[in-house]
Amino acid sequence: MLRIAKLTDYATVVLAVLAREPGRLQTATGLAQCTHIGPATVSKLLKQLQRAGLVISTRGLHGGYELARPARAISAAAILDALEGPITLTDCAAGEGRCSIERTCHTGRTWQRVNVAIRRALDDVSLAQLAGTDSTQLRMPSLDRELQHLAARAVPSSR
Amino acid sequence: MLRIAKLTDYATVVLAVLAREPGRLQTATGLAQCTHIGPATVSKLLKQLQRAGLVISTRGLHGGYELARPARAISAAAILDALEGPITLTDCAAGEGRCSIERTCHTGRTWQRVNVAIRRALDDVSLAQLAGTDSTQLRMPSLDRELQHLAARAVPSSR
DNA sequence: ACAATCAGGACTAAACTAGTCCTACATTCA
DNA sequence: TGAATGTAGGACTAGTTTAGTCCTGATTGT
Repeated sequence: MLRIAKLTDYATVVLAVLAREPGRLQTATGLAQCTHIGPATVSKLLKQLQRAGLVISTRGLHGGYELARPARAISAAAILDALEGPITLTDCAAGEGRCSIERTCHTGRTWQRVNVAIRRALDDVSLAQLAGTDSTQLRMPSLDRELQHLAARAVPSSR
Repeated sequence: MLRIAKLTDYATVVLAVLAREPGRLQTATGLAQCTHIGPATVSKLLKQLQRAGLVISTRGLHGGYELARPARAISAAAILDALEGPITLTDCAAGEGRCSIERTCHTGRTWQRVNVAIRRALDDVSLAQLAGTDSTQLRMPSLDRELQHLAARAVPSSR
């Protein structure tokens, strides 16, 4: 289905909360309460985000988390990378030579191109946009037309 | 990691083989041999592709599979749809109202936009391009620059 | 009739995901 | 100094998904 992991989605929600009050330290439990995500899960996510350098942690009493940089400087791609590792559409693209049919497969190059195209789309979206704190619109003017088009179609109900 | 399922990848490989000899019927076992993918797996894939209308099957002796339309008229998005269902980056985007934190989450709209951007990238790639039978290049001139850029960086070795 | 071929689904093992829990470390403050 | 409040790191588990196999039935040419 080409979807991001639920946890990654959660992470953007947590980061979005942090984005709304830049500079303010917020505890893992506090963020859990305000996002309605399990506290242990939020804590786990924040630890990963800290290791990836997206948030800064402060230990001890009155400690907590805050964004490491302005929300505009954090891309969706960075969040994906932090939680899911580098984006690689196919095994071959990961480049580990693990693909069992490498010899007879000639599609690798093209998938890599698609891969890059997707990464660009994700690079173009900032946390500020995801959080709705950025008044500037996405630089994808054609998408609105397309969204209307999609809305016009009936959305398949299953899955 | 935002990757497509292995089976979907296999499907493109199988379809690429069909694309190289348009009009010729090829059996599931034959395709399995030439792609080095397990015969049962190839068979399963072809059945799914048939149901999705991407290939046409002929039963009986001397039966087999062939592409339902020219390779240029089959997009990567269509293959993804056939095997993984509609592309929805997040649960919310699936629109089933199953998202447990719906109330406090304001990121949905933006993810949907990203979703559309990705779909466009996948719509822009045809099976002919994946198969390498199409001499015209992808209409993404900026990507080549980007690929060079990526190649220049050291690729992280582990996940 | 028979052999080759697709259609459809049940089934299984392995891998992955989401989520929890425990212990250790850091900081503040009385 | 020691108690309270935090984060750091990792082990662990239940549930789900994925990849892959297998079986039984239908279709067609010889």
